[in-house]
Amino acid sequence: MALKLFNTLERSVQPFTPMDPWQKRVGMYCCGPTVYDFAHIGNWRTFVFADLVRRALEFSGYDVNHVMNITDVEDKIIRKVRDNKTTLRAFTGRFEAAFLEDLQALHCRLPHHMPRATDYIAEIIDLIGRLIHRGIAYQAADGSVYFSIEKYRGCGCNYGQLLKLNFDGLRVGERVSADEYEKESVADFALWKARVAEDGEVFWGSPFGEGRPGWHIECSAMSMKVLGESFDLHLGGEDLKFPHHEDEIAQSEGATGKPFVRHWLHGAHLLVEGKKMSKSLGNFFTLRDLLAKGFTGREVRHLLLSAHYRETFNFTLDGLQGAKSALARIDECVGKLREITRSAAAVPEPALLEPFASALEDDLNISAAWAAVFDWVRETNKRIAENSLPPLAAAGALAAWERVDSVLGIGCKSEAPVPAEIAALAAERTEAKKARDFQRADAIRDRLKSMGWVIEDSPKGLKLKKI
RNA sequence: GGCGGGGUAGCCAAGUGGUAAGGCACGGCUCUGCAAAAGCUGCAUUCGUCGGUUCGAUUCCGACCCUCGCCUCCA
Repeated sequence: MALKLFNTLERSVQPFTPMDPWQKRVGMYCCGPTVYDFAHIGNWRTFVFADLVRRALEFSGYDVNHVMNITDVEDKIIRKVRDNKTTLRAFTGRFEAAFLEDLQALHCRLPHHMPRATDYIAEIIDLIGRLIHRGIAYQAADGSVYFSIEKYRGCGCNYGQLLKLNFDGLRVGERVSADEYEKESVADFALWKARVAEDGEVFWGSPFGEGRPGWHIECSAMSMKVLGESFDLHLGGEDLKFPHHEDEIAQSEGATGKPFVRHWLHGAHLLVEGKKMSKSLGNFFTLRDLLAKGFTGREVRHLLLSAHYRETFNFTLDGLQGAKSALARIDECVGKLREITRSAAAVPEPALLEPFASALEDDLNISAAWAAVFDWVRETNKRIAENSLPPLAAAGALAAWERVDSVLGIGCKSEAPVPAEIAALAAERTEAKKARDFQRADAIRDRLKSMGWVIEDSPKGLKLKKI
């Protein structure tokens, strides 16, 4: 069975086939963060989704070239740079570093390329020049350069590929201040914004005068520079369909005359505690907020990966607690397998691998994939309890798990080393138990618990676990 | 107003024209001196409401109710 993915262009699930004649290399671009603040849990859903797509492609045997841009010049950034009396690079560098830290905390594989908009100004200018040359872009009286939807359509190009739009119904003036722009038509969008005093030091020289790129052009310029004028996959949050992605298509196809992207994927948003995330509701979380509550990146990752990417997902703290418990079950099972065998060098057990792979190939049916994992955990636990799992079978089970985890990216629980003080207390309890002084043994157990360590007795001896 | 998602157990969440995966929580049991965030096990006559098609509908069709998102800041 081959990988099938929803394609926003077709509005249906389609077999995924790369452009590469060898059917091996895949070019994939995901709209990355705008670095004006710490990324929130909603942003992370999209980036973890992108990581899942990339890992699923790799699982299917593709050689993925994964590109994620960093938007480091944009209205909000410029305003904050001005307010904080700092420089663009100093300001964005801080949030870019935080983003990378968080990305790794969530076990996301680092994209192969992470181009910054400000490092591609030349490519952006060149692309705008091509659009002007083809008569699709024009410079307005204010010096800004705009993309003309009308001219673009006049070339036989299709604007509105990702969703149905009714331009007559657009309510002009409600969300676009009409006096802000000197565009010929409301739907036109800025490619190059002419320098204004408020921009401070944030501007670049260009054939169209000093200024800075518009919001959409950077993604066209960077994706085509790194992946070519046509490439396989483009991802982003569902809100980016319009205008951002629609405009990317227009800019790119308008300039090259070639199809831009074959396959578009959009991740749905999430709610937090059933409501749209907002600072005033107190349900606005960054990853850092959740780590500060004692959760780990892998727990957050598990929760973000618990629902299908095209469904709105309700992120809750209770759910996160549940993710913690669910993960502990997997850890326990995998840990026991490792006690039986140190080796995963065996034929992966099909009982886990096959249902997992079919679920994944079916437009990333992650819920069914997790079901395959938990079914396997239960069966494996039974066999371990019955002592009917020889080392070779355990190695096959581990091999299957490692293959599956190459997609889920849950990894192993990091085993905290047991501090000497804790080990000493545990030994003291064992002595007390031997002496049948259960009162003292239980007191030590309670004390350990209050110190964050739980004792797990088993026929084979005692285990210490960090809570 | 235009366009598009959803409503499945206490919570989260898959799925199918043929009788409801999985996780969390909860109950029972096993292990245990007692326990455990350890293991097993139980847990929806029912899928928003009302009609229709069908031998059969949660699944298809229609109407309605509720809810969420996008419509030039947005993951």
